[in-house]
Amino acid sequence: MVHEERPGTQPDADASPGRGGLGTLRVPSAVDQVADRLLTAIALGEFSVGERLPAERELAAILGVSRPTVRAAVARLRDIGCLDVTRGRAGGHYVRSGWREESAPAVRRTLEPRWEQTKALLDARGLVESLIARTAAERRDARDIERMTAALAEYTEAATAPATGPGAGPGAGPAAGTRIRRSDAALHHAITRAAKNEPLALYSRQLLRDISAGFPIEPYRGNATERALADHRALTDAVVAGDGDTAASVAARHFDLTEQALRAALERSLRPADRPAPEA
Amino acid sequence: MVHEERPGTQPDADASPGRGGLGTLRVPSAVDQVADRLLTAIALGEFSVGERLPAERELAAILGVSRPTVRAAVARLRDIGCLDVTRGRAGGHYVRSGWREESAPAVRRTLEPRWEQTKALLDARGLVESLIARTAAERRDARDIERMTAALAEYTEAATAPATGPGAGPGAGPAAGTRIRRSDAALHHAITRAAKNEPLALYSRQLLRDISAGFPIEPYRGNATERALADHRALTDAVVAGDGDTAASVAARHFDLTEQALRAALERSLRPADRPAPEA
DNA sequence: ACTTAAGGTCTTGTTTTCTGACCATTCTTT
DNA sequence: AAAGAATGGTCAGAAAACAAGACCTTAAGT
Repeated sequence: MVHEERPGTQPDADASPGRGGLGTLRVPSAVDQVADRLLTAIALGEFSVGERLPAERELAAILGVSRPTVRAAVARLRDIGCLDVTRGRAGGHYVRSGWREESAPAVRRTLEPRWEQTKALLDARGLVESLIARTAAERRDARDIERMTAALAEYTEAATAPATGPGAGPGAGPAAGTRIRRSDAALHHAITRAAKNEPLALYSRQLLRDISAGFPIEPYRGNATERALADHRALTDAVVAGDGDTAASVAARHFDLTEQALRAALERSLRPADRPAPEA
Repeated sequence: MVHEERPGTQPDADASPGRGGLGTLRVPSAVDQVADRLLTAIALGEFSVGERLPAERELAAILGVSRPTVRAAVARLRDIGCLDVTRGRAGGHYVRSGWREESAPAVRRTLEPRWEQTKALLDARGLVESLIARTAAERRDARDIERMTAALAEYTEAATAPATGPGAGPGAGPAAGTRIRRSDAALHHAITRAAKNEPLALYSRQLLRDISAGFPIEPYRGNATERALADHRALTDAVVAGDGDTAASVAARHFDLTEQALRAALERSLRPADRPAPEA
């Protein structure tokens, strides 16, 4: 989340279990929600690295809020460090390329108190994605199979294709990783869709957003790509075959891989601080 | 939900799938949320029929909002017809005895546009509770087994005990049903706790809240009680035994029962309207 | 040089919420 | 019967968030 602590709303001492759901109420402001949605879109790969967000006025129109609200939300993301802002005609808010290192202090400040919660969120994501895969395997129909097969083909092509251009360094605009992320998101979306349950799909997105709220996820880099490709193929096969158990276990394995990568990255990023090293 | 349509927020044309979640934004007010939470707490049996809600000032303190906000929310519930209000020293807001019939139109107005979503939410709840049961079976430890066994014993006693008083009809004050609901909630809480994942537990509560936000759930009445008791016993046994598959399937069956009861109740409550009868 | 499209800044008014006080009612206690 | 206490009912002022719109600055295109 990108929520700011506002005076008037106590910090999250939510859900005292004794009174079954009655606890301090969180009232998200419009700015909170816009920031969350933008971050979600970025986390989902809707706007890839180097890509430009819609103009502020356009965003305001799309979201149905005023421009100051959009500006406040965008400023929050900029402060976190995941947006580069330029002015002028071709200006705008660009998703920052490698904002992990530069913004390490901000990231640490954001995530350090939430480390325990982040671990829990990663665990929840694995469980939920596993459930989605299982359900998709049990409910997929012919159209779903078509979509998943197509998405897998596209993903395979994107993952096995050589680097797009010569200089694929950071800041080189929409690079090869963009296509992989997009097709990866598309494949997972197809699977989620096959599960035929909108609230669950929403929760999946929410989890991804909450997890990636503090740091960028780029799980498929380096030699992890082959593993991811194999996972995706096995996952799709199981779902297409209607084998729920296999789909669930493959999904669990797959997202465990992601989880480990993220946890390693996060611990690496936290290490230089004053903390000795979080318990693993 | 009890949201009022406010000028300035367009009706739910939410989530245009094309832009990955970017669409008109809905900004719920504090009053909306308080009303939802109160109605949910009532629907969940947190406050049983005839019971008094906390005083307005107390509610404001608990929820972390101001009293006018609480008052507005409470007034909304009173208008719907599920609260009786009396003044004076022993006064307060009491959960109305048979508020289902009198307030059917209001409830219908509130819920009708959400019928599709409610169906999806019920489905999601079944899936998630099944996942929780499976995970609990895989992760439970000695303490969890203790807790679940104790909760099951208490539930069994509550469910098999004869009716509390002579006239157990509606309006007879906190009746036998209260104890059953409470111990039922305690058992499910013990199982959820055994799954050892806080975000998932939170989501489970959230689903229950969203589902029951508009109508009272009294699933365990009549001959459904025996079925529920058997389910609970089987569920606890499977979790204790560490049998994830069985736990998941029993949970799915169990919540399917609940789902059917709720859908039947809701359809019954919607039938008198102009709709021919929602497709089942 | 002019136009254009983008972010940056400011003002004004409206709505919602918070704060705190005070009044009215009814049960309990003296 | 009278005083006290706990509750809902009401109101007024302050603060915050937000919407709407105008205007400026920057920088790329023409």
